[in-house]
Amino acid sequence: MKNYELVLHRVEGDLAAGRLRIGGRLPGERALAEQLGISRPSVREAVRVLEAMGVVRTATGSGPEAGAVIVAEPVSPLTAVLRLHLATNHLPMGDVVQTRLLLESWSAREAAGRELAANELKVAEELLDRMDNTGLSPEEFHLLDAEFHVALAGLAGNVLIAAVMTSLRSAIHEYVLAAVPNLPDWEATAVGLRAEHREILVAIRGGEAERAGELVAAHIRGFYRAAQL
Amino acid sequence: MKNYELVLHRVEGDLAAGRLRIGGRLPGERALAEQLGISRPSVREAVRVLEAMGVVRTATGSGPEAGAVIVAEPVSPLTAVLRLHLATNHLPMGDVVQTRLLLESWSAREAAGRELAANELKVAEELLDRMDNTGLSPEEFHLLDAEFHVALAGLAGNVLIAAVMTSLRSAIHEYVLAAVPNLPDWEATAVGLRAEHREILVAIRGGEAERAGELVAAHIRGFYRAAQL
DNA sequence: CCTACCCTGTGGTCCGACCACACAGCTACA
DNA sequence: TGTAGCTGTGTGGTCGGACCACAGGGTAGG
Repeated sequence: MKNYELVLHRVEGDLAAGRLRIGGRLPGERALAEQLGISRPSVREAVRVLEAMGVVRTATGSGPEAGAVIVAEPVSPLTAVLRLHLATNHLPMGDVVQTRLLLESWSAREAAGRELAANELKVAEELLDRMDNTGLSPEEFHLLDAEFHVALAGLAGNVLIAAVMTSLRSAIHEYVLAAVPNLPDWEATAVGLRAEHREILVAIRGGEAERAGELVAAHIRGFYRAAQL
Repeated sequence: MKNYELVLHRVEGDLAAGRLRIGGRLPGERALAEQLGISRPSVREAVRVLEAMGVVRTATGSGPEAGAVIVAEPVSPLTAVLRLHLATNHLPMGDVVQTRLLLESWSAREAAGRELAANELKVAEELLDRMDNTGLSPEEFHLLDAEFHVALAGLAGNVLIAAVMTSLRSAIHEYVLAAVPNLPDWEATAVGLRAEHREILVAIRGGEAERAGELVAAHIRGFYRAAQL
């Protein structure tokens, strides 16, 4: 076993046993090295991996914010993995879109079937209000659009699916933007998207699960067809 | 920007531009350090991250297998991320099970709707044959079970969903095993699971998409209920 | 022609050092 | 006495250099 893996196993064990908790801190790199009988560079490689996995956040200096703080941030690593594997061209964009379709339509159905607090829907509504601004550039619009879709996924109450959705949107963001010029008429498309978003929200609020799911699926499929992706 | 991030961006750019391909190799750590004007330890930290992300595989020695070879292995990083975040207890097991339910029932429906080559189903059938061996321990049985479910997910033809499924199964493997003692009668449960597997495969082969999806969902829900997870 | 050796290049590991940073506590001044 | 500023200390960030183990390929010897 490589030395840096010692650190990974140690940390995973400490997490599982409750010796390390969110907000807690890893021992310093020098201390960890001494405890495990390895060198600081090996410890550093492990901390890098943990950072890439979204388990710790490192910062220099002193005080409670400094050092390697335990966090729970599954979104950034998922995004990074997706981005890198999209770059290798061994992860077809079609599969990503299909996954979006599945996760988002499920989320909409699930959200429609839940009792939602008023403020849960409020976030999504405010995003839609901001998207009504006709002065938005395609990039600004798309960022809000992504936030809206991610918010919908969050309404289903499944943190894993919400995290995957967030990562998917981040990973394909630039691909989608690059396809905007393919649209015959961006402004007309935006008008259509706005209306579809409102319909989706109405269906969710009304508890129409099947309709909400179908609207979301049609919404996504329609955009990708129009953008020829 | 931290120095090791220079390497990550460099590699991602080279992948996207086609300068790096699967099977290709990264420049040596010393060469990379010199090209980017940074030190070897910084390069090593980046290579570690890439390795953790499943983008490269490193090996010592010389020859075509040595060095940092570009691979496309999204499963191991996804598994690692899930494992670590399950360990933090900020990723509820219920959400993982729900995700399994969604992805697997979708895969079954999708697989039933596709034209499957004979050898695609053969792998799954052979797994079922091996599971008929009544001398299997719960652990051996469960490993074959996981392989069978992953094979089903693969039949849908979506590499992303198949990868996520594989990771989910790996990440929850030990949790499921730990729950086996909760079962009132392991042997009886195994008999039931075997029969359900056969039914699922029949439905897929027969193109009964809806039935295949429902059977899978019932199969998973039934097990988790019996194991009180 | 074949075998055994050595050379070379790879990652794996370590040491020791210095830097930048941020907070905490002390000190000197008003 | 209060406060502003300085300094100490511990953190991660980076570096250069060194040595090791490993695996393949070239070469010298049989």
